[in-house]
Amino acid sequence: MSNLDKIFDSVGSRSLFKNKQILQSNHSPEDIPHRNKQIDHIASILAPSLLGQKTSNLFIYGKTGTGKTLSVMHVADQLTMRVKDSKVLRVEYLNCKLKKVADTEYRILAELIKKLGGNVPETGLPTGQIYLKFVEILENSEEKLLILILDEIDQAVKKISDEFLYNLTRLNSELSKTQIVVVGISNDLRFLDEIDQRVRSSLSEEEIVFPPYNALQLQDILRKRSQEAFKPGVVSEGVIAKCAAFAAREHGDARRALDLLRVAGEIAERESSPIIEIKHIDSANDKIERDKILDIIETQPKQFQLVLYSIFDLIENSKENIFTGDVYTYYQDLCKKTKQEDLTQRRVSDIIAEFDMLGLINARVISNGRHGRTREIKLAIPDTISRKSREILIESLNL
DNA sequence: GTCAATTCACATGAAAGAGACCACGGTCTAGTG
DNA sequence: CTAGACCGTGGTCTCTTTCATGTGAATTGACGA
Repeated sequence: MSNLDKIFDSVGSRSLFKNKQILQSNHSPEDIPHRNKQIDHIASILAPSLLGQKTSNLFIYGKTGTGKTLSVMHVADQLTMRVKDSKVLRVEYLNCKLKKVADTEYRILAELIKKLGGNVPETGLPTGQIYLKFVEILENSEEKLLILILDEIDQAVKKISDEFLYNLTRLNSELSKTQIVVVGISNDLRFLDEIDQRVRSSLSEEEIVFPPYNALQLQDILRKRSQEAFKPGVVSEGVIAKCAAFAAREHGDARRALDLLRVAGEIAERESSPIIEIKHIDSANDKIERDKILDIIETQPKQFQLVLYSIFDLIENSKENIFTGDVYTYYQDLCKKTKQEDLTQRRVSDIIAEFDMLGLINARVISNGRHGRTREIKLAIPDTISRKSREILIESLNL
């Protein structure tokens, strides 16, 4: 028997998982623990829609992994089940963060039209036309009410401007037969502060905040899911507690906790361990963190990689803090050496700011008085990972 | 020593251009009856 | 005559450049004690 055969054969028999799907983040469980209050609240706000009445617009906040989307979708599913074929209302969900699908005004509308059964080109038409088309479709649809769930709406507004939301909420006055209810979901708690007053008052007629899960609640969730996902006896109480503790530290992110458990399971499985041990959680945590960072780095555009490499190299070679100017000159040299076009400092400045946003570096704006203002740049990732990252960059840039 | 003005080295904003992608409508071409 | 190929125009979108303005404190230099 070949080596590969052994590997393949052992998969089924020794698997620790009963159903790995359960731990996937897109899995939606039957019941959602510790969110009854919020779910009831959402349901009570949206309930009049069953009669075809326009309800208040709803705005939902909460950090990632606090069950926002899950809860809203749960209510939405129940609503659609309730009305079934009676064409009273229709619920559409749209994640505004999905690249290339819904991250601009045009694309969001186009996507909605597509979901409502219309047909528009992906590009090429004036945005105004799309609005008209959207209105037209709504007017012709049989449903009286459209509940529009816009997930990660903060991302969209950041890119597009709040004009879009204003238009959307104002659309109701142009519509005679169908009304729109907007349910916005945002990860950013300060989101509403940043948008226009007019939009704000119309959009957030009702607000619900999803608090982070605490460690005990996380444990509860993990316990429930792991019972279904793993074979009996694989996961011990200590492991669950540890997972929950990790995730609680990360602002109570349940998704993170579940990922942790899943990856720990995979690692344990690969080591042919019959149970998940505490140490597997630790390595899972490392692995998740590491994969995330390396993935970000690998998928950056070339110019970004050049800038990033400059930063890594500078930090490696000088123990002192480095600044925007240093990075830019180093970067220019690098471009010259590799015969590539170099970008302006203005652009590089933005790129550095983006790396800060991504959490690869810490860039703090400081003023050195007479010696000007600049960004002080530090690495935000562990040494081991940055070394690995450099290798990746060297390879992908042919240095 | 004190205090306001100056000055640096960028940060941050706004606008606009380049180039890729695409739809639409009109015109041309070749194949058909 | 007509279907399909082939433009030109006009639109979006992303990445960039260009031009302009902003900014916080070390430094400077005038001033007064």
